[in-house]
Amino acid sequence: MRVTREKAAENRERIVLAASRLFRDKGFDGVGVDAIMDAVGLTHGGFYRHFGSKEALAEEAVAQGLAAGAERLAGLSALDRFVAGYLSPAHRDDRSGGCVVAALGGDIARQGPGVRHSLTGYVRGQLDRIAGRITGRGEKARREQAIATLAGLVGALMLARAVDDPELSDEILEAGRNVFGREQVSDDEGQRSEPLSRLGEGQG
Amino acid sequence: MRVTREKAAENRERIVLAASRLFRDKGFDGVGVDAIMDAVGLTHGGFYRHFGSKEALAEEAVAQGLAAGAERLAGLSALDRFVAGYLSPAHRDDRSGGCVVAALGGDIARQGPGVRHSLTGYVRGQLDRIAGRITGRGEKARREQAIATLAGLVGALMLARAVDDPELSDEILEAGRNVFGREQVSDDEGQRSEPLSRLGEGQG
DNA sequence: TGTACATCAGTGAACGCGCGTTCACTGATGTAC
DNA sequence: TGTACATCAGTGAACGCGCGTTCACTGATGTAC
Repeated sequence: MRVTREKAAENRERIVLAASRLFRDKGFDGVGVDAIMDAVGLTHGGFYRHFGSKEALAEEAVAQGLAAGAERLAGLSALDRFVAGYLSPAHRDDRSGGCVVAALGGDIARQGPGVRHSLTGYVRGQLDRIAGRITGRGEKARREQAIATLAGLVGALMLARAVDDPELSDEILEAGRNVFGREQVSDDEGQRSEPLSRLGEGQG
Repeated sequence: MRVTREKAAENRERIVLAASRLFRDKGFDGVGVDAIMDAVGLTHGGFYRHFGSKEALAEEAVAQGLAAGAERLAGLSALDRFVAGYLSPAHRDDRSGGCVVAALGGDIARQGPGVRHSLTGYVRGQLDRIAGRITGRGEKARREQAIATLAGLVGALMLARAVDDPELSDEILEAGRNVFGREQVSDDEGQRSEPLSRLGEGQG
């Protein structure tokens, strides 16, 4: 049953893609090696010709998903368009094909060093890309706003997916789009922060 | 080996608390019934005198953790103090005792209806509490800002935990504190939003 | 170009372990009188 | 209050299933001549 080198390479790639989608949908522990191989149309025994372990596959699958997410932002020059897509009902309803961070969330922090390192690179890249699309005053303010935007996007998508009330879910997405989608031009951020930069003096 | 009714009730409570912490630390699938009972000093066989299944315990454990989180915000009248605590290195480093949403994140959306319903109630409550501590112009603007703040807090904590570079992690927390901690007095939010309320017209 | 042999991607059965759950049993607690 | 019995929280062994991994095997591909 040996197959062509090219066919084998293609199979390997298809395994990574299927795993990437299945992990996002059901979580790392929610998908077995056999389910992944099934999805590709192979039997589970052959899995170990391609990967040393399920964890090794998880590393590649996460890296693949993160790269796809980075490309999605890199391909758009306007930040608000990215935000609108990220916080769309379509993205919320497509966990398999969507943002890896929002889908696997807290589990990533529990994964091995490889996965966490991929994620760190992804975060750095997205922050740069977002900051580059913000027309804020100072560099520091743009950077802060980029971090807040990335965090807000991930958090809003996660909440919109976790909540069991469709109306509340839609409301979360819309609020996220409104607040984070317009930050790209919030060039008063730097000014606004000055009189309030010392925390701990809030109302009441 | 029968124990007092009170002792049994206390044991039950301790099981929920231990499970709540362990689940947050290692995820739902990362902790077995035996590990939970071990943590309480009992043997795993007795578990089913208290709970119908591991999933039933998960529901209670999540509800318990969410209630604790809600109380933490309810006890503070100043939002920036809550934000400073939420996005503190101490909270980042204490997954077991910290925010359930940030710890279990995407997994919650994959849990049963009970867990998701608890979470929905929690989100509603936190949004009300946050909105009540924002002195923005209109009610709609306060509500939007509350949603963005809750999402930003959860997302920032998750990212700070997932990233493998301590400096970047600290930077994420600090940026989150700066941006979300001062939103309580951003009463220009409503004004700022008007000229930019139509999305899709961003720069380049 | 053709032939003989080695390689190795994929198959499917099997292994071993962990984990959720069950169960017979224990003995202290709770209750009926 | 005291006694006899029922209850039931907790114990520890066992079950059964799923899942990650291994392995002998197959047969088409790749290679050496």
